[in-house]
Amino acid sequence: MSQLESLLDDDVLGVAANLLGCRLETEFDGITTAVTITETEAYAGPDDPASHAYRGLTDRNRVMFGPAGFLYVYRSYGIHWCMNVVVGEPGVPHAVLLRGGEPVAGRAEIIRRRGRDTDLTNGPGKLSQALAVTGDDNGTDLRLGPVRIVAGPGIGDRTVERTPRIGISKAVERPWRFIAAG
DNA sequence: TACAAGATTGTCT
DNA sequence: GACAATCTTGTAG
Repeated sequence: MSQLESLLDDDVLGVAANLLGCRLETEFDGITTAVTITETEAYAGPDDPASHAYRGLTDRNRVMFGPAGFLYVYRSYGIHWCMNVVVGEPGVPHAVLLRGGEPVAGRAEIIRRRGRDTDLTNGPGKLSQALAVTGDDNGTDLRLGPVRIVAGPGIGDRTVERTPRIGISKAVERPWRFIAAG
């Protein structure tokens, strides 16, 4: 089993916690950018009214119904792109939303893409823009790239906080948001 | 066929 | 702190 498959071999809440501290990297036009994941949210498909997959399969969320280890990208408010890691067996549309990270490679390129040098990757839409991820990358195999997730370097001694989820209107009471403190 | 709502962000006051 | 930008889905007629 690969490193990534080991990380994904858990329930959706466990995977959301496992992904903290992992390296998320993209390579486009020979330029590599990468962040350490520090913030995730779990979405449990059919059991979760806040999930896009709650009402069943559509053209948009098709990837979530596939096998784990693929990238699900969706458009938010018609403007931004948000990245999810597909979790669970084929037909079980669980996913982990990647909300934030810390730049660890290609910082200059990230600043160029974002057009600013503050608040680079502290939100799902910002994270996608910083790594140049768009709907074209929907369905990417995260083991092969150009969007990849690899284990480590981890979050060191930082503690993991669980808080209610943000920016949604349903099932907001579920503490399924995971943050590496600091 | 039409319309309201949404897992957001940037800008202006 | 409030609001605009912009598009896909779901639901109603």
